[in-house]
Amino acid sequence: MAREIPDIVIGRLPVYLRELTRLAEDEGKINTSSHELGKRLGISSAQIRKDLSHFGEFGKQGTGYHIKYLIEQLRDILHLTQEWDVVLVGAGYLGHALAHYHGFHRRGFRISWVFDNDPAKIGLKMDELVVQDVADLEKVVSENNVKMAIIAVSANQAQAITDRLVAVGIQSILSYAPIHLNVPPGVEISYSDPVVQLQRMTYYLA
Amino acid sequence: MAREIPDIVIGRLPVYLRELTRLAEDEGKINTSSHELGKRLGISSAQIRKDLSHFGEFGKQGTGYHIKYLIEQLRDILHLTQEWDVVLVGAGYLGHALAHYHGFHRRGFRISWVFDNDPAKIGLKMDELVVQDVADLEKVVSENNVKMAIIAVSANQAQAITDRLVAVGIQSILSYAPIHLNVPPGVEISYSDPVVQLQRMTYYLA
DNA sequence: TAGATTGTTAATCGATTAACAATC
DNA sequence: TAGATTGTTAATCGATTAACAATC
Repeated sequence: MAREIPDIVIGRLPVYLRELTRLAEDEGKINTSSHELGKRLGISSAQIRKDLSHFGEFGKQGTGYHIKYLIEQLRDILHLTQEWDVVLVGAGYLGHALAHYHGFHRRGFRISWVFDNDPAKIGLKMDELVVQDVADLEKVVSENNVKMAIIAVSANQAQAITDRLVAVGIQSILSYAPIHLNVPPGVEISYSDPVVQLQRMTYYLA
Repeated sequence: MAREIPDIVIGRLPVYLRELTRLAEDEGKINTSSHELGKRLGISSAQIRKDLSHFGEFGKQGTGYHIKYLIEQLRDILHLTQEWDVVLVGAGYLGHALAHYHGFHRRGFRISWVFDNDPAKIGLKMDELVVQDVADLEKVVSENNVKMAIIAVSANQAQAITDRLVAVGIQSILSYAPIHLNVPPGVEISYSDPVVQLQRMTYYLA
């Protein structure tokens, strides 16, 4: 089992999980099928079954999948049975928005610290959290064995922050800085740059 | 030319453009090569040359690419020679962050209107803009022939807003709502859900 | 010139889909 | 039982890479 699962498959699992949760919690459904799920997500049913088959057999012929069970299995596969502490670097407008976002907890994450290098921001309260001096970043990450970080600093500072995070053991980074970041092998990185996303779409505009 | 360019190729062009801009503006370089660009982005040089070859010949043997020229060509291909008006729906913390983000203008976009349905938010100023009543959404989009939108509302409201946007001619949507949106063919959609991105990475965490 | 690098072809690699036996 | 749907195989489709002639 699980010899070498393609990254593209892993990337779809959270989307399946999200839609299944919606089916269960918002619509009160008990069972679903690869066909129904695929139709809702614009993905072929064959692909969904193939993706899941990398990890085991979760359905029943004739009746499909028990949603709650499949959700449990996906949470297991994605290591979401624990809550992950996340360190947030950058307390600007975006950091502010992330710190106040209440959608993390329900889905397995908790922003537990916020850092900034601006003396005017250090000490400010952000929805339960207090902005800390980025000088203490290494100390907090090592002492708490933090593995995940979100970067919401300017492009100029992003690589330096990344290097510091990686040096003290961060293994997963979600970066909102509009720049490609260099990380050593074994460190996962995910980007979110609204402009890159918009620019992809303007190609299709007349 | 340009018979049917794969979407995955289009998606890389903004990243090339971003890095080329960095090379030119921040590092003052004049020329580059597919090898150098690829090394900086973690992409093979062959892939970069192949991607570009879909659109023409932009380099010279022996010397590579003139950066400013290639930037111009990419801007042309991606339809970034004009500035695109974008309508932002949702004036919560995230909408606030987007409205204040100054990185749009330089790269081809301008958030020109912000809407919300909360009477407490309507009328608030957000960096040049005033939050408008979402009841006027259709009027503004049609009268100004807007083609692009950013959705920063809750999951509950996102599909309804999408339907309204599409009905009045929006063709590209960047959505921050944690939900899959259904749109008719011809409408491009791009998602940003931090939790989906984090969940993909926890798979790789011990 | 010699070295470097392009654009392109063909080969390889990987992902998606169609189809169906198994079975609930 | 009859209908539905799984998990899986094989075929198809598409994307990436290696290699190199052309040429700056």
